[in-house]
Amino acid sequence: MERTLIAELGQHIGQTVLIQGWVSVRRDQGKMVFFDIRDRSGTVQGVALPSEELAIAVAKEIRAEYVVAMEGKVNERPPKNVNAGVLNGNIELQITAITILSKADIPFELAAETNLETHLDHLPYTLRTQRSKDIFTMQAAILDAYRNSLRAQGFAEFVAPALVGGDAEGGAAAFKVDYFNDRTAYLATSPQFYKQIMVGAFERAFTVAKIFRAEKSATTRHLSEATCLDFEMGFIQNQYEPMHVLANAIKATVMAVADKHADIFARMGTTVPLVPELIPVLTLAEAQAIVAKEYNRTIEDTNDMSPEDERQICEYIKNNHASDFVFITHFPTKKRAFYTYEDPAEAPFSRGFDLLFRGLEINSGAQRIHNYDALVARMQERGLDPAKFSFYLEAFKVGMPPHGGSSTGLERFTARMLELPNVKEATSFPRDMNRIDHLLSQE
RNA sequence: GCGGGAGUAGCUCAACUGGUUAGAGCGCUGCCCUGUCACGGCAGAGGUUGCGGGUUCAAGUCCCGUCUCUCGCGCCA
Repeated sequence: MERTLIAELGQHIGQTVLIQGWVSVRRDQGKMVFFDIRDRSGTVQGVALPSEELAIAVAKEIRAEYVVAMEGKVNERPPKNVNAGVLNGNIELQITAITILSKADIPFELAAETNLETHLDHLPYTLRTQRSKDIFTMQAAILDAYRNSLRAQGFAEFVAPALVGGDAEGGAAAFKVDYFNDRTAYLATSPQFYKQIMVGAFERAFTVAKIFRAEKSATTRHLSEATCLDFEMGFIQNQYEPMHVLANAIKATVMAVADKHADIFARMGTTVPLVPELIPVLTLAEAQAIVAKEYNRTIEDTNDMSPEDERQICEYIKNNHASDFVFITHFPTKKRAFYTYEDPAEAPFSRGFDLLFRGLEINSGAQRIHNYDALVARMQERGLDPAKFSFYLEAFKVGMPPHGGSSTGLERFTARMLELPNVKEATSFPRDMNRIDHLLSQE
């Protein structure tokens, strides 16, 4: 018999069907046994009646999370047993035969409350929770919407390398890799150079890339391996053009997930983010002045936003401008990456920007230096050896338009979208200083 | 890396100032139950209190060391 998806059982009332799935719950009544069986499409109640002796015998052996195939007849429930408002609440499967496809030995109930550590230690199991499935369904929807928006805005997707020949940015700590012939390679900390190079080919390019950071950070927002949504575009006047492209992508993403996944926002107990037609833009100085005044405090570092500054400016913007997003511009050039453009008329401020979402920086971008000589001069100012960047610099030698772009942290975006307290929960298999699953089991 | 909090049953937690045999809920095992849907009832098993050392008549509780988790800061996306 061909398998029927559980969500489609309502179309088979009175018929004999085969379903396959996991047993969520067994309710043993003695002479008769009830089950909740779930597959990818939904859940249904099955009942093994005393008259079905073979089915009852197998039913007694079954425990939670057993993988089963069940044959039976789809019955309408008597009115008093209808479970209103629930998928398949009006029907049940009267089981005639059960095959156990796989037994299960579970560490705890799937519905159990777990600490983050327990959850992460048992991911092969805990990824089955509705909460986890909701989080990663949301993440996939974000990826999809972001890609669609950039394509619609004329960007070409490319695949960036994860193995790179140098600790590119200098700042972020990179993982070293033993390469051929006793040479050292690194895991990419950013696709930055490659997307800039791609501007020379496609003018507008984007990538979804894995990045690796060896920073010894233990926070709710850091990972050793993360995913970034990067784009870069040529022929811009200033940083406001990539900010506009980003804002379009953000708006399209929020609209898409609000449309497709209202149920997830409801189950997670959060709300669809507020995105106004124009996302507010503040300079660093303006943002810090607001925070200092509204929260009656002194700003310690006027060169960058502290986590507290970020949380407070977001709260202020939400309350006063009905936006969960805010752009921050005009950071001092010295605090930004070496390739960040500075207009002499605007010194000492750069054309970099950050996008904050619900209290957290989820994106960073800028107009970049496109002039070869200027880029080499900036490297020398920063103590970088241009000879080591010859591959990257060739893109500028052979003619590069004024350009800029930005990079969004996918896990951070997902975490703030659903207001998850820790970004690790928004990562299907997170790596941090002490967690990299197979190494963990070897100890 | 620095600072705060924490580590007790499979899971989530309790155990006041050190003081009988370290408890609860859920789960698990067995028995009972023909309409349950987080089923219910009865009985039961399950612990080197992260690890190592110390103080004390007595340590889950106090001290030292160590490992891990977690939150904040630094740094960053």
